[in-house]
Amino acid sequence: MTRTISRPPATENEVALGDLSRSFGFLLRMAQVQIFEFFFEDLGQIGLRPGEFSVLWVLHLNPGIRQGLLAQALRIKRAHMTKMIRNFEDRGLVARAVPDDDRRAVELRLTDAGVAFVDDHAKAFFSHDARRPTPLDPQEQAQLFALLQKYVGITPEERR
Amino acid sequence: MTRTISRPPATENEVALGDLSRSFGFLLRMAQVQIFEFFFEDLGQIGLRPGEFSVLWVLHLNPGIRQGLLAQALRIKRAHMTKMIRNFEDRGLVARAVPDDDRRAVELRLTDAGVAFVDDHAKAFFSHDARRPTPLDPQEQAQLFALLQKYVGITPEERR
DNA sequence: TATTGTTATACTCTATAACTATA
DNA sequence: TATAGTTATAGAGTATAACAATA
Repeated sequence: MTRTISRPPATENEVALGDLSRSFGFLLRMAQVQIFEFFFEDLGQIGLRPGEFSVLWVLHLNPGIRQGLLAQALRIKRAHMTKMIRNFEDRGLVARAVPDDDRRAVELRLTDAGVAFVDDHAKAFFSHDARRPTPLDPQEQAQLFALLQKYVGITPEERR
Repeated sequence: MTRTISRPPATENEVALGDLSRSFGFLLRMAQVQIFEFFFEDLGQIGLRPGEFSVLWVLHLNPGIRQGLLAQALRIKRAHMTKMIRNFEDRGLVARAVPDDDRRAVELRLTDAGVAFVDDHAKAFFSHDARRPTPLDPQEQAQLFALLQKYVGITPEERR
């Protein structure tokens, strides 16, 4: 018979997680918390937020994209996207246009200021991964990325 | 000179993501959204939420653990943990005790009802991973888990 | 009737700082 | 002085449903 734990653990590493340490959702959450922590440590001062920059970046690569498709591609709810885009509009980073062929839709593109914003921050944003301390060696890191890409159904694109 | 995209994409897969498809944070978020979607589809009806169950599970394995250590181990902010624990207390799942040797601290343990709750839901929770549809084969899945465990600094424990 | 985007509302999770009671 | 937990408040992100305009 296995003895049950009789004394509470005194340090973080002594906390028993059991099967939780094999739960995909739990592992993803732990990794994400860790990453966010370092992201804000690294880039917090320049007022860059990951979700926000992702949207601007995708607008940069896909000028004229419809709002709904943008939301779908980044898995952001449409109602939330509306708010984000209005915020960008208020800051003069994004312009909206209603196309003639479908007057329900909204086509989005960066303004000149929006392009400048993305140009200014892209390097810091994308080089952040390399600055992040990690216990994985480069090969493991590449493998982790490849598996995640396959899992979420993203084909890695050529660098641009 | 590379031509810029002249026409907006019409389907999700035509949306260019560029370097974003190589961003660790972005990949983690996409994976997590996907997982949550299926989690609630699979287990939403029984009123189980992943964060909530994780806390109860860890209390099950570590009876008498201090609230702060619990929060630290699961990377939940202390202020938020206070609310979660009060909610559990209100539902009769968790009991709090102030130890004599440090009267600032709070030791937590499941009540009988809490133990019953965990027993009732553990199987559904932990078998969820296996039900989730995934494009990865078992070996890739195992590798992904191992890399994530290493990344977040969790040593997988013996099954219990 | 179905679709695109908007509005309104609410809930979860997080962040921060000030507070208390103990140490 | 420092620590454990609490309270209060704000913000981000998400979920839902009802809605208007258009297809």
